[in-house]
Amino acid sequence: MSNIALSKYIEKLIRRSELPHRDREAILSLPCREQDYLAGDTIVGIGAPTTHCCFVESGFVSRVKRVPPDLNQILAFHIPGDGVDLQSLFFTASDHKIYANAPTRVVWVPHEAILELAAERPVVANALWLDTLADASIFREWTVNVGQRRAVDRIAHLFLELYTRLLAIGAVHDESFELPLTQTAMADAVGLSLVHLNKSLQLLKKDGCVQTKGRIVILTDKAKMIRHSGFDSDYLYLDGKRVKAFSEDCEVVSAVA
Amino acid sequence: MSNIALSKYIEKLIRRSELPHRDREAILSLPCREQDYLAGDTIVGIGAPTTHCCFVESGFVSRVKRVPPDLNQILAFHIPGDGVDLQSLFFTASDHKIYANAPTRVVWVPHEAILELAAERPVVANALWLDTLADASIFREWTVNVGQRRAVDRIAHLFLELYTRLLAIGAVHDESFELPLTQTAMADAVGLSLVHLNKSLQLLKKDGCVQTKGRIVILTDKAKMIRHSGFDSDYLYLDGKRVKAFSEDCEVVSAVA
DNA sequence: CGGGTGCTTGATCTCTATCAACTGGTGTGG
DNA sequence: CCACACCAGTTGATAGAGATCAAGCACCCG
Repeated sequence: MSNIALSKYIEKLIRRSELPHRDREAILSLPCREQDYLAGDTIVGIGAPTTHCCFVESGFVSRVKRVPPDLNQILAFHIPGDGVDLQSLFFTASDHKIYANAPTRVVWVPHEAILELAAERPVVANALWLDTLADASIFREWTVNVGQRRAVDRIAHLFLELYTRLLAIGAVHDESFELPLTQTAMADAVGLSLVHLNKSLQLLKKDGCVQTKGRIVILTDKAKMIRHSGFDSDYLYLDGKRVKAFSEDCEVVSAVA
Repeated sequence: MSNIALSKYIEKLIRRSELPHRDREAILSLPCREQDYLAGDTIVGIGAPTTHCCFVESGFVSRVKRVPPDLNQILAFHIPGDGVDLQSLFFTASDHKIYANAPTRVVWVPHEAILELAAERPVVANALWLDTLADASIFREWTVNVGQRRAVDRIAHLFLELYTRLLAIGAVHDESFELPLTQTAMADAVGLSLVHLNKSLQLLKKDGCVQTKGRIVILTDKAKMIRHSGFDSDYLYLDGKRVKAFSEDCEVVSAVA
């Protein structure tokens, strides 16, 4: 089967909330089509009609909004197992660009297929909806990051977020992970200029918090980074700790209906 | 009937997408309970269990995240007709505070009732989901605002957003609207210090863009504000222009199922 | 009347942006 | 194989935006 991406997505969902076997099967049997991208490739352009949404199988993806004349704000990063365009499930066109930061494989699923599935299976609908709400929670924390924290802490917070999310999908080894981002991209993510990001990142290194080897990032003093940046992983909703159980209720309801 | 808030919420939904009569009725017959707040009152505290979500009937509401030691980032404003806590529909506790900026009346609806309704009526589920996605779109634009724009433009952008949203609910008269915010709150919304917000706001006034009379804001040169801040109301998804029609599909599906 | 809150102002300092130049690696074409 | 361009990263100097500090004013309310 070609739906590794959807399997990974299901794994993400069930880390957070129960998902009965037949609902998983239903997701896995969604019609889909694989596609590969190279670093720098645009996956969804601004204004492009949004008829499909994609799930990341491997690689690294950014969503970025352009501000004339020449500013870019990265809104989110997506790693394997993430659903990328559920955010525009009900919109006709994308208002921001989605592109690959590294060689990336995604799987495309038509919106109608997802909506039909959601209409048939309230449990799936809730799981997907919940996933978009978790994404929204991350957007909010990014607003806080960019709006309130100083440069070094912004970077630390971003690294801790990526560390935590990559840890959940098994992509962290010995406190180190691959981060296929140029410093320009990092700067756009945390709302800093390239030069200032570079210098602040060096401060983080001098402070013993971070090491880099090529595109590998090693968090050598997570505790300090957490302390200074005020990072608290709750907003990521990676597990079920702060998530309501809904599958039972929905089973009952859909059985009644 | 006491569900003026829900009527206003339905009006908001149908500005964006079709909602058959019986679905409207179903929303209107949700169990609910009114509550009034004074300016400054906390509506939902940090860590409070989220069992209900509320809809604003009148007044003005903020959601704010605190950053130790003493920083606050306002994440969103809510005006009459908005649903406030759909964002935590599936979460057990609130990770940020929600409070009233002015005397405010809301209507509380239990989460289970909403989830049951959504499970029974895919059209309603979609409309609510869409509403949370529209909110998420606003979160993203706020990230851009605090991350990329300069002080004066941030304020202009915020004013234009509120102008546009208030216009949609008929709360704008002669380019003026009531904005029951202290300058401290405005500063927390756009990621500026109080002092700098004050001075930047005065620049906006001197530039002929804005006038204030007490808590009334008058946009005297919207065109200039739009030009400088790059405001484009599309991200608000106030009408159906960029929203997919989904009610027919869902009708069919739910009839089949 | 006193005290609180919200707004305003000026001086100063810090952080971040901008400008400009240089390095090192990579890839390409002659 | 070298010359060249190009990109990512780095560095230093300078400028500007925004934060902080401190004080004072206006208003409302008990």
